[in-house]
Amino acid sequence: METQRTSGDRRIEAVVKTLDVLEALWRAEGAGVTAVTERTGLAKSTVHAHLRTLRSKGYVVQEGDEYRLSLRFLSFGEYVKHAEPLYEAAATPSADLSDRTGERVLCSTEQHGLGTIIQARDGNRSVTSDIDVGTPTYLHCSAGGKVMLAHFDDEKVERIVDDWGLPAFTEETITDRETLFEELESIRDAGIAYNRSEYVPGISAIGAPIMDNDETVYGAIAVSGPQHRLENEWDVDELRNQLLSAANTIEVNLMFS
Amino acid sequence: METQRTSGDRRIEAVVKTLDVLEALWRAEGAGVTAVTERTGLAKSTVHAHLRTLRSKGYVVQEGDEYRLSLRFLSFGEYVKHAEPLYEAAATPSADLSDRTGERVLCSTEQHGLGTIIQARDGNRSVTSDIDVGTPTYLHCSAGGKVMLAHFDDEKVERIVDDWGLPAFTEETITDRETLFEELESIRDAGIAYNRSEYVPGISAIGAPIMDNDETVYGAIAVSGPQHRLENEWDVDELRNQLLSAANTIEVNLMFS
DNA sequence: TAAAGTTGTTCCGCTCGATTGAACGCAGTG
DNA sequence: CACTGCGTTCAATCGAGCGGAACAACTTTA
Repeated sequence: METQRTSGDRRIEAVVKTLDVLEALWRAEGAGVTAVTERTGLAKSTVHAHLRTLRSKGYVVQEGDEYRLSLRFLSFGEYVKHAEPLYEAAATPSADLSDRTGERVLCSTEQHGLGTIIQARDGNRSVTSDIDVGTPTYLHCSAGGKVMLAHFDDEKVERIVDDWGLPAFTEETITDRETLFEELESIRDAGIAYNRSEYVPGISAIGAPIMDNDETVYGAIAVSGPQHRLENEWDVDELRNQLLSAANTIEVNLMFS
Repeated sequence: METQRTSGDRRIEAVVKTLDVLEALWRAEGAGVTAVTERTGLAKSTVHAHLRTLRSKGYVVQEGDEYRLSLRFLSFGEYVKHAEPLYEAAATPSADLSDRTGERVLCSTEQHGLGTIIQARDGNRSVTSDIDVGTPTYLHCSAGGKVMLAHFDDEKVERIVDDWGLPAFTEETITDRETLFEELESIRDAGIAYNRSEYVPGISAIGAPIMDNDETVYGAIAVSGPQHRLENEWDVDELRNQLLSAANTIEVNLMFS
């Protein structure tokens, strides 16, 4: 997960390495020294030194020969969650929408070019997904992500694409800039965005923006479900209205926080 | 938050400093360079270099002149939360208990000598508290903490006290080892632990252990409320039974996970 | 309006420490 | 008993983390 390095980017290598180690532990959901070594490309002794340091500060726990992220990250995680206004503001509207539609509702916001799911609510027939609260997501291949991109200024979109590229996840993923910008244009016109199996095959979604005022976009809310159900069973106008209504409720909530 | 450094503790200074910076940002709930400098005692340029590195890796966001922890920590936090079996296992029993008692229910576990709240449920009349999910807590001054200490072997308790000391928070806090060990003895006999305003004045609690099998303690569940209510209004035997019942339910849940 | 005091940021040299390959101890295994 | 996997330790060296001082962009004060 490399990202935005602008001009004067003299970085502290040891810090970069430690973060890589933490990220490897996270991805692997716990791992031994050699597993981390393979994932990071660092020397085994280096990894060991970092793990030892992280352990001594309580950020990593060792159980037998396996290292895992410690509960220290729980305090950080809960803090950033509650510090994000969208979390409270979107709680009930998201739950209502998933109740009404029976589908999975995801509420996300953008940070340094990636989306992060802030709220995830399951409906009574929603499909399970590996996307959950906290999951970082690419913006170009999700309904919520595209709807946010559509309301950023072009240079910001350019910068994000420069930083993260347009990796393909399915056949449908948009992988070139021109198509993306055309799509963003039509999203601005329509007021909502579609994700047609662009990230996970067979999973589609519809997303609406959450605007701060009428100028800047704060985040997005999206209904996600099996492609056939969203395309065939659903009354698109009805769903669109419910989505926009939920988004609007969140916007109002945001004004009182 | 220094902690367990055992024998060969050659630590990576740069990593220690970065973690201190992150912790300062967390405590301050966002801060500028100089504020972090004051909290950490590092040089301003050093803090700046660390913040720049953390930002470039997406762990910190900069808004104007203020740096904050990024949503990156949300993924870590959600991961460790769900990786902890107690989180799922304690969800409904904790909610039930807070419904029944109307008081705040806290479920915690131990890691590197500190407790961490895994579940926090409010009852219909529970007092607000700065203790919430993710909050690290000293073990010697909380009901849940003491009940865990009571089921650790003595050497582990000694080590924890060595590492963290017995800082006083109120007049009632236990601050010497002898009293602590006597208390732990009586907790083992009684099967439950009391916190009589030992951490926050006027707030008391009753805690029960969550045992893995009949040998090792996995965590603790506690009911917390205003001292006078828990001491006067409540039928202690009744509360004790409800507590132990909830703990037992959690233990059963843990066996199927 | 200018001066004085903030802040965040950059620069650069010094030396201290992060890094790594190799060696070690200790398991399990054929 | 050799062999292979692991986590851990060690020592040497070269690179990079560090902090003082200077700078820039502000706001506050006289």
